[in-house]
Amino acid sequence: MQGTDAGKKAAGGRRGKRMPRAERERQMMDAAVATFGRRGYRAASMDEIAELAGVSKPLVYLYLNSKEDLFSACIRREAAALVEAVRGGITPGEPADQQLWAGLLAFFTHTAECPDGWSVLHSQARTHGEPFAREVAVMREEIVAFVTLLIAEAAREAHGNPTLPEGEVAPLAEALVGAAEALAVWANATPGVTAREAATTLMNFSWAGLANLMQGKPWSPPK
Amino acid sequence: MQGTDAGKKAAGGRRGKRMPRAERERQMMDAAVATFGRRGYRAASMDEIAELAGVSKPLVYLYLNSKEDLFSACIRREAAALVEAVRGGITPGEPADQQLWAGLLAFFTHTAECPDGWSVLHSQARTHGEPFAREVAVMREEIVAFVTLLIAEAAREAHGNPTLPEGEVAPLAEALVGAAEALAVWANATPGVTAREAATTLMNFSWAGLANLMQGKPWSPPK
Amino acid sequence: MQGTDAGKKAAGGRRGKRMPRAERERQMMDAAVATFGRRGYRAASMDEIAELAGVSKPLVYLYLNSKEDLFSACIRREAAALVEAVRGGITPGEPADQQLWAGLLAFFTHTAECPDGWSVLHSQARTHGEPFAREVAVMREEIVAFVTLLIAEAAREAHGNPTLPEGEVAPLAEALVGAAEALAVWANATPGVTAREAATTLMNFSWAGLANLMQGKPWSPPK
Amino acid sequence: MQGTDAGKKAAGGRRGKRMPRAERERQMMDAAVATFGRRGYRAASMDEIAELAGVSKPLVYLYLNSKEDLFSACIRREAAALVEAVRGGITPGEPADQQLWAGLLAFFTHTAECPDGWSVLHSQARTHGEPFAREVAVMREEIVAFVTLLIAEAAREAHGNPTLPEGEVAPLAEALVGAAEALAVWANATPGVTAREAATTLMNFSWAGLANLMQGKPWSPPK
DNA sequence: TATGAATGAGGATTCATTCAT
DNA sequence: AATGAATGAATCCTCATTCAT
Repeated sequence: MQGTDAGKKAAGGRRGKRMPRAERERQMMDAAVATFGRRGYRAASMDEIAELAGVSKPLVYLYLNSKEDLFSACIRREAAALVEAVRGGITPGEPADQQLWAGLLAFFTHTAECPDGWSVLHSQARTHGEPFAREVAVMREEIVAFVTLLIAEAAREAHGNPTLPEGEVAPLAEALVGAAEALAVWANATPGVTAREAATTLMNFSWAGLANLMQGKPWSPPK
Repeated sequence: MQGTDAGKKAAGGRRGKRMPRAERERQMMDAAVATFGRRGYRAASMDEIAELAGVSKPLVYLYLNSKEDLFSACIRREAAALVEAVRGGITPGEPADQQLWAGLLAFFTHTAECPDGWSVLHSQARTHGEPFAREVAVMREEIVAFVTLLIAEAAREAHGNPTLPEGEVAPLAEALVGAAEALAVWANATPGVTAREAATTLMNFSWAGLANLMQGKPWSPPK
Repeated sequence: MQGTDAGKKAAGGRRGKRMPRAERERQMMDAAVATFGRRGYRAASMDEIAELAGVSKPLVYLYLNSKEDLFSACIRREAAALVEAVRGGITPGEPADQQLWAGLLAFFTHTAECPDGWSVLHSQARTHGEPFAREVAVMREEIVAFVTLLIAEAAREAHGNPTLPEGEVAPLAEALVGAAEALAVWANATPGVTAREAATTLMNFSWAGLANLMQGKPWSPPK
Repeated sequence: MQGTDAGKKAAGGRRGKRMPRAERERQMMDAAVATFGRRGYRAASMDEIAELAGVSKPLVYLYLNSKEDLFSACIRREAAALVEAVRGGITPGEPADQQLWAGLLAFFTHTAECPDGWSVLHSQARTHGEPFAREVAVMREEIVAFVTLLIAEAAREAHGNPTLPEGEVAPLAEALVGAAEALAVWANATPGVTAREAATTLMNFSWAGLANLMQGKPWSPPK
């Protein structure tokens, strides 16, 4: 993700050119994310990845060790990039709805910029069993926990209600995150939908609720 | 020889027992849904499916033709079953929120009862490219369209608002359906969560909105 | 061959209709000859043959025993039919060149009428190893021997030369028969070539020779 | 073909020995020609070919791509070798009968040296349907066209006959080529028959004709 | 650092053939 | 006399992975 999705040919160098390990590794991971994201874990072949990266297969194995390790590495890199993007969009201390808005905007912006990375995390990693599913689950739980906090905080801001029972709030956070994920997929598949629109829709939906919307009081983005 | 326990796994019959084609075909589809749902399309092997069905591989090919056809058949069967379940839960003339509630309850009930079928539809079919993704997409669009109608209808019921612009409602329906899908996965993965609880959470979230919840006015299921 | 090559569907009866063994067996052989002739021994499947014959596979096995036996039976039937056709065209006792002409005409007529049977004998049986190649070889040797006799007889007729050395005549007969076989294939593949034309060409070539042809003395068919 | 047909074990190297791609590819093609020639396209298994070549199956696929491609490659290589051998035997400016004699001698010599290659071209490729039959057909038509020219040229040499009608000469060329093919098969199957004898027989048969032979004027090879 | 050469293992698919009725 | 149900045994092909240089 770091950098855009690799295009048809390795960005950095012609095949055979020597270069520092870190850079080569990044090229390979770029190729791997693109391939895994488009084809899926099983359908992606190490041959295709190596070719897209512009290196020979043995080099991929030398650096990344195995297909499984390579996929795990992709998941971790993309998860970190996503969390980083969202975290970077938020200003701690602001009102909860501002933070949620900012986080969603950053989220939709990032998933639109890195569709292959998002596919790896959301579609591929979660459907390929145990070593991998757990890796995304960890990241996802982090995010759900953060959203849970935001909702609780919002309730406190609204009328000092000290704590909504955690058992009621967590499922709401699940629903919100799930809706965000679905909208990210939908936005990537629907030409012309911007990150801002997706975020607005979701804020409307989750913050104001349908009922409020119907009463002519839609939530609207700040500024 | 009826006493021998030949079968390793087969649910419906011991290996080798003759039976009419329709029944055998159902057994095979059951095995296929279970296998595809757990392992994914690529990782599932026809060997495993045949063994689980309690038949030899050639019979699977004789009846279902190819792995691709078999997967498609699974998708279609499970999609039809899901739509049927939801449709059966709804009473057409009722108020929109009643219909949504009933539909969600039926949805979460069905996905809880058929986790493998749900996995096939939600996780596997959508991540394995063109022949398959389109098949679920069709069903999903139907559902999104139906939810879109419900939301518009609700708005009309609420205060005669003639029509919310379609371009605003459709994304909300996307979000709602996406949230439902995520909650179905979450409910299946979280022991102790009932379909009723999941449906209530989602009604709360979508119908009343978080804001209302914070003001102490949670939506609550009928009866 | 007896009867024309079977068309798309079994000529004699609808599937399932009971009928005497001999007739069923003929239907099956017709289907087998058509299938073997078009697809080749290995590529022809018992399934296809049974379907074309309008019967179930077990019945084919009941009557014809195995694929190998079925193919052998086809070879024998078609070989007999071909020899019969040629023999029937010849009037023993006539001058050798008349006999050769009549035999060739019968041969080209038959191969044009039964292209599948001819394919079985010429193309398929000879390329599929020992049980089969020998069966055609026997028939072919018969024919070569007959042609050898004709040539020797012609020489005697021409100038009383009692016997050309057998070692010189046999290869000539081989060449003549080989040329006839090639012309049969060529005639079947070239629209508009009649059996009569093929036979004339070959008589010209073998009887008169190219040299004579060049001297303006082509051999011409009787009457 | 290059070199003699491989015997029981790979001619060039022991299994496992590393070697440049071109050489390995040649070994594989040798093995493939031998196997296809003896067993036929369908009956030959990639396993057998790989084993005979002394390599693993994946390597065959890596280099030659598929069974179909491998067979096509064999056909092309053997066709080129055969044409090359015949062309190499002929001296362009010579009288037509000299050229035919030289060409036939080269042809029978080559088919005797490479029986498997000849089998691939004559027996196997022509009986296995469209991708393959066409490839030999092209080569065969070239040869027939050349022979057609030779016959026409001979007529001109003989008595200035401007041109025999093409429609009469082409079938004669077909017959001549067909006879040559059959004699090649016969010579390979009959111990003790030399290429020279086969060529002499065919020259006798085609050039002088049976009639001349009977009048005690057999054609005889030069020198 | 980097690669051309090579393979063990497994998966989809087909086919001749038999059994029970 | 005839068939629907069923399978053991290949066969083509792919892929992750390693070796020798």
